Amino acid sequence: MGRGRVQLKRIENKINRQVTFSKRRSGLLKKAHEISVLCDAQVALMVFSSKGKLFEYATESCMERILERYERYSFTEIQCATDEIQQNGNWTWEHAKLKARMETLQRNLRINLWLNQFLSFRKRTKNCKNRITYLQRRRRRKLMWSRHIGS
Amino acid sequence: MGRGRVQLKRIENKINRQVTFSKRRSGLLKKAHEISVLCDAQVALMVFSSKGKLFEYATESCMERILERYERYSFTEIQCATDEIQQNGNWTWEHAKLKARMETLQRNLRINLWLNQFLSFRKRTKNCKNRITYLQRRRRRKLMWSRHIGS
DNA sequence: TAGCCTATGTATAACCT
DNA sequence: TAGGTTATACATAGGCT
Repeated sequence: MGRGRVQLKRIENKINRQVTFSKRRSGLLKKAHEISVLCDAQVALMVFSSKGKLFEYATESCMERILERYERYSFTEIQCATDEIQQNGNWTWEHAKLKARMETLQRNLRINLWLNQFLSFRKRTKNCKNRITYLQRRRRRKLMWSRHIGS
Repeated sequence: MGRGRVQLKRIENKINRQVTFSKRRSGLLKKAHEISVLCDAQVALMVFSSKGKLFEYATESCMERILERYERYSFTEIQCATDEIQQNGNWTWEHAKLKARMETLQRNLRINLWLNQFLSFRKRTKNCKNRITYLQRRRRRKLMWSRHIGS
C-alpha cells in the first residue's frame, strides 16, 4: 500500500520499521474494532513491539473475559481430544499435542500460584504494617494515659 | 470500503453480516501476520464469531507463549500498581481494578486446577486399565503354563 | 457456504514538517 | 517521535455464481 509494493519481510531500516509499526498498529486496532461492531464478534488482540511494549484491544475492553473464554475453548478442545484418545486408543498421535498443551497450562498455573503467593504476601505485609501501627498507637495511648494519671 | 461507505454499527441483515465477517476476518488475520513479519512484532489475535466459533492467529503459531507473555506483563503491571499503592497509600483508587484482576486470575487458577485434576484422573483411569490388562494377561499365562505342565 | 468480479473507499509508504 | 500530505496499492461491499 502507499507508494510502491511491499515485500512481506522484516523492514531492516529501524526508523522505517518503527514508523510502519506505529501506523499499521493503529490500522489493525481499528479493523479489530470495526469487525467486532459490524459483525457482533468478540475480539482480543495483543501486539508486542520488538522492544517489548504491549498494545492491546479487546471488545468491550474486557480482555480477561475473552482470555477466559479462550481458555474454556481450549479446555473443551482438550477434553474432546482426550475423549477421542479414550475411544479409538490412538494415543501416540495426540500425545505430543496434548503434552505440549498440558505443559503450557502447568506453566500458567505456576504463574497464577506465584501471583497468589505474591498477593497474599502483600496482604500479610500490609496486615503486619497495620499491626505495627496499631501497637504503636496503643503504646502511645498507654504512655499518654500514664502521664495523665501521673499529672 | 467497496461500493458505498459503511456505518460503524452492527449489520442487521444476517447473511450480509456473516459474509462481511468472513471477509474482514481473513483481512484482519492477514494484517496481523503482516505487521508481525514487517515490524518484528509478536501478535496474538482471537476472534469469536457471534455463533461462538473461534478463529485465532499468533506469531510463530504459538498462542500459549504470547498469552504467557501477556500474563507476565499483567503481573508486572499489578506489581507496579501494588508498589504504587504501598508508596502513596492511594489504596481506594486502585482497589477495584486490582480486585477485579485478582478475581479473574483466581478464576483462571481454578480452571487450571480443574484441568490438572481432569488430566490426572484420566491418567489414573488409563493406569487402572493397564493394570487390569496386565492382570488378565498374567492369569492367562498362568493358565497356559499349568495346562503345559498338565499335558 | 465459499469464491470470483469490479467499482470504490481506505490504508499506508515515502516524504516533509 | 508524532502528525500532515499525496500517490498508490489494497481491502472490500454488493452483486453474481
